[in-house]
Amino acid sequence: MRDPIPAPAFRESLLGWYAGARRPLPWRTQPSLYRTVVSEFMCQQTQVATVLPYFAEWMEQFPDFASLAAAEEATVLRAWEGLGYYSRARNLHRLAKAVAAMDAPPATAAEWRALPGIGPYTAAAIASIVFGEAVPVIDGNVIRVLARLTADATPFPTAQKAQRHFERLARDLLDAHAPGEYNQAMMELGATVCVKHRPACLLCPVRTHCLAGQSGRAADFPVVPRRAQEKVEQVRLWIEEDGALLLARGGANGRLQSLYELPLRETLPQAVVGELLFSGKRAITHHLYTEHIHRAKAPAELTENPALSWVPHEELESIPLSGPHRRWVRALLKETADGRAERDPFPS
DNA sequence: AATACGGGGCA
DNA sequence: TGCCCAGTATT
Repeated sequence: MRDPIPAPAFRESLLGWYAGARRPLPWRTQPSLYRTVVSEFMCQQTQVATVLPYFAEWMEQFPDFASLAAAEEATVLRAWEGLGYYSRARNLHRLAKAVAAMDAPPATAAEWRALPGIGPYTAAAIASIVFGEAVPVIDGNVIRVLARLTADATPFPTAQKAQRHFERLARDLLDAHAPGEYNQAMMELGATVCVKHRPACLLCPVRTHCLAGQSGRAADFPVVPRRAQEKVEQVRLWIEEDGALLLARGGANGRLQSLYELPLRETLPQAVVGELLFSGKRAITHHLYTEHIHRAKAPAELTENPALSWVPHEELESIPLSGPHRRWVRALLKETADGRAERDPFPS
């Protein structure tokens, strides 16, 4: 058994570094409960740099719980469009309605945990950052930092296993007097210094406590077995009629729920499929989709599929589409309006 | 306990 | 191209 990390010295080094190194993120420079909640939802599985423009636009459109609660779901999804993991947007919308209906928002991690879209990480983040509750957050950054501090080569096939593995250590190291600052400092360290590739160990404020860093092997931790990507080919249909485009809305349980996309060929078995207009790639978790968009003609009688609907051109910008389909629809719309120009509508 | 869920960024 | 990112809900 190795010597435990001396928690007081560790906290002092970490918090001293964080005070001078923290990025001036908008939810830090102008903090509030609502802004913290929105930032945590947006940052789930999404890099901060990607979140920033969405966060700014979101705050313009939905400045507080009440305005978000009052919005239509389609409007909410449209604002989230391009961020991915759209269940986050639907859950955040439901959460806003729940909070708006309360006398006062919850103030403990356990209460927040019961709200939609709030798991162990987000409950701990909100409770510690906003309400000063002494609960540690264990996200991807923290797992990486702790695995390197202890040079722990345990393989973690899932993040859940890693969270359980490090729960005790995370609690022991947490600064109970400044849990919000401490938690953000750990994540900031993982995001800016203790990064996955080529960590900056020479600049690390806790390098004297780090077993992996001192032996020059930080990049070897944590050990995460990888999963192969599966390739899938799909044909989607471009069907225009009377200035409207035929789109399909995501199913009740499937992915891209309540977002619109170009309909799959299987959705319209009777359609007459014509020329190939465009092929594009998109990744969804461990699937790599290649989608081939063909011009097509609708069958004389449309199937009674309630997920299908004709969307007039002028309404396309106000409905939620998936990110790739937004780009493809815009380009193809311009292309067909130009009478099918010769040039490539999708310059790389 | 495993699996599904998006899309962008980077080496 | 493959891997990662301030995770959660569902089966």
